[in-house]
Amino acid sequence: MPELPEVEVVRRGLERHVAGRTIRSAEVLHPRAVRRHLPGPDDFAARLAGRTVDVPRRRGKYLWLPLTGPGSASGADADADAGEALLAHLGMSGQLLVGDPGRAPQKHLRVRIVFDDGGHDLRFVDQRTFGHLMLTGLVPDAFAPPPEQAKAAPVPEPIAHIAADPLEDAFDDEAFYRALRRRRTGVKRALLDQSLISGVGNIYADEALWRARLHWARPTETLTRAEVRRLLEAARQVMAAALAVGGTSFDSLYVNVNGESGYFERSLEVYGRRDEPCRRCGSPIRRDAFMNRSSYSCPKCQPRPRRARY
DNA sequence: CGTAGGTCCTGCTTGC
DNA sequence: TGCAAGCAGGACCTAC
Repeated sequence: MPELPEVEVVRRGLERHVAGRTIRSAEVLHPRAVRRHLPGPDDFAARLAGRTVDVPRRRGKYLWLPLTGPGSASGADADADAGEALLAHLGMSGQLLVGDPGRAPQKHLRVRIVFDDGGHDLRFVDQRTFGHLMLTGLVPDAFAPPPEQAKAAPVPEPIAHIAADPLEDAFDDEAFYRALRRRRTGVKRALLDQSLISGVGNIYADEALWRARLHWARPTETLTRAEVRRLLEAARQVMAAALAVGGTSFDSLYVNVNGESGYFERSLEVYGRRDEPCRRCGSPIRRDAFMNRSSYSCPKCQPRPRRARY
């Protein structure tokens, strides 16, 4: 499942293979892939033609390709000043692949973008269709620190509510701590709330909680500064480590978004390790049902709080 | 308003 | 063996 590290690997691949190139045409093979582009698939394709791709950007699990060149926003559009972008979310199974335009279409090919240089094309392949692409305007970044807010890079309008991710300079540790103290929920639910902290999904949430020795149902309003500091440090460490390993396939022509944690899978401490020994204390890892999914934790290192929140 | 739960989607795994 | 239920889960939507 692509979370922050996997999406960053994709972003770097796109920077290498797609940035600076001009789109000749786009083709939508499955309308659901652009369902959030409200003007529809035809508008999506028409507006991409002739645009040039700028350096790809990312926030949390979203990535976008800023677009320059002709055919930009329609006249009086208020967003036109800050520009437009092709916004992508990979969902559960989405992949952005770069390769020979003549290769056979993938089984779950949803969108194909070809470039006017006749080189490698860009394909959005998505089995479970939780991912999507859309064209959107850019707006000022409300999460940028106030001093630099005016000159901070703009963000796609539909994700203006998505918080900064913990690997960004814009992420405010103290503000995150205060937000947690105001919340009345469990710490894992808060970690998965992209309006509080972005980029963390089910896998890295479990990994970060294990490293920080916190139980997933711990009420957020009882967390101490030291615990939140530990949690953020753990999240940053585990995602940086995953990114470092996922980066091994940069040189591959294909933009690697195999998801499934790639090479990092072998480094997971708790996720998917039900009944296997905790690497710290040897206790069998437990699996709890949580939000219609799974939570993995060590019963000894991460004792359940007396008051639990789900 | 904040929080919690349902929903979308396909393919692999599990159980009868 | 075959079929059906279970499972995977990010983010939006709705309900309380």
